[in-house]
Amino acid sequence: MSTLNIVLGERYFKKDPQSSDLGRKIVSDGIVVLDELGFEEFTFKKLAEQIDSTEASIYRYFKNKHKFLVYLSTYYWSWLEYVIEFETHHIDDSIVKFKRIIGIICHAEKFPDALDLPGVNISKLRSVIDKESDKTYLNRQVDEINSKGLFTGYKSLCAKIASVVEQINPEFQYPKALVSMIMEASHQQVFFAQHLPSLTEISGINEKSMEEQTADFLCHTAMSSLN
Amino acid sequence: MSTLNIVLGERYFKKDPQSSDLGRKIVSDGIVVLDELGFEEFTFKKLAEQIDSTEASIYRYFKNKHKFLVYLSTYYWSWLEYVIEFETHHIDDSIVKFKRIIGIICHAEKFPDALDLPGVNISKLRSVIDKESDKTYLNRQVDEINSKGLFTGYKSLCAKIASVVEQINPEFQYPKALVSMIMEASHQQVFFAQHLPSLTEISGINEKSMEEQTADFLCHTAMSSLN
DNA sequence: TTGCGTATGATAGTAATACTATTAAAAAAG
DNA sequence: CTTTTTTAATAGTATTACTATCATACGCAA
Repeated sequence: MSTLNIVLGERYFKKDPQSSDLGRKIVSDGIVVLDELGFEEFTFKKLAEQIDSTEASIYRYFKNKHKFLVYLSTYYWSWLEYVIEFETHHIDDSIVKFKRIIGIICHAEKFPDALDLPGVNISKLRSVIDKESDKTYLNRQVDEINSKGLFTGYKSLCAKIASVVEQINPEFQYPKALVSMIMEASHQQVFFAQHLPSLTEISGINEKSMEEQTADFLCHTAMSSLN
Repeated sequence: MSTLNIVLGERYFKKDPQSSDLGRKIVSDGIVVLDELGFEEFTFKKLAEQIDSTEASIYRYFKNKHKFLVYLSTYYWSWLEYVIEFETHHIDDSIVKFKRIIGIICHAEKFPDALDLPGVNISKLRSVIDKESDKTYLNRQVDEINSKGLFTGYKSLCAKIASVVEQINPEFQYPKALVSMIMEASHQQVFFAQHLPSLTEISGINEKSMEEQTADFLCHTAMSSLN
């Protein structure tokens, strides 16, 4: 496994967390604490205690915890885009490519050549994304945040996948809607399986993993709507 | 239009807001304030100021603002289930029925016989649901809240629709997953159209309304995956 | 009409959150 | 060895999310 260094633009932070030990610790331990406490209970003070630093030090890197979540989400989407590129660039058949992409979306961290991120627990980051990433945009400030370009990571990933959908069926009217629905469903269905199991057939007590089941379901839905 | 009185169980409140003028005002004005401020900015203090009452008085009805959101969401899902029942009980053909249900999910308040709710602005309640309802379960307490039966409104609605899907195609493997995905997409796509338009083809500047476009998209996706 | 329970309002208080600001010490860079 | 940068330590503020107490107003029954 190679190690990948993902660099995000200045708009995502006050000071680049990749530029210092403390910064990298904020990110790596931040993922763990966020996963344990959930976004609402998570505070910079609690994270500071965890890493034996101070609230003020963390505030030097991120304006607030919401921006921290946006940073982590964008980090994840950028990594995912990279993995997809890496795993599918050689595939010519759009249908094969699209199916592979869905597999990656549902379970990127288990892909053979998935690139490692230094110091970051990808499973926990994925778990944070499943539970919290919708909160990046589900708020009053969405338009302001969007106008600053903080959602480009997610939007560019969706656009790339949508272009594959268009190759499969150029007549299809809703490639973007289909892709954003699938992206959302890929973490929602796993969340439902874990917490509201009556809302989905996907289940932990199945021979296939939840991620495989989700990929099956989404592949079926997407492919049939493209025929 | 008839007026419908929706009664929710005791577990949804400390004191039934339907049992007093103040309680009904908390609900009706609460929807408006929640719609304006968003869930994070919304506080009982601000609502109290709006209705010329006090924080303490509102706390007598609801334990906290999250429970208030759960109450409003369940209120909406119960109303929606009622509208669906009212508008589709006479339809025998499962396919026709399912298509109609999708139409209602996307735009219940504009259905000819939609039942009115006393003092409640349904459009604003719908707007709150689009933006905030996911926050009822996207939190650390989801399992505890679920174990108290506070999500039965949503779950029973999804189960009813899933049973129609099963009638259309008893072989289909994912009726519940399909329904929960569609339910989520029905508010997500409208939100995207309004705030992150590059994620969807659904748009306000189209001859058809956003709700109609969403219904078209979801109908197409759902029906093709059932064939 | 008196009294009694219920509903609301008024007021106060607390612990935690989400920050900002200042200063000092330590580490790294020139 | 000095300067700059980085971090830690400390303090402080406004707001949030509550809980608690007490007074008052009401509708109603004896």
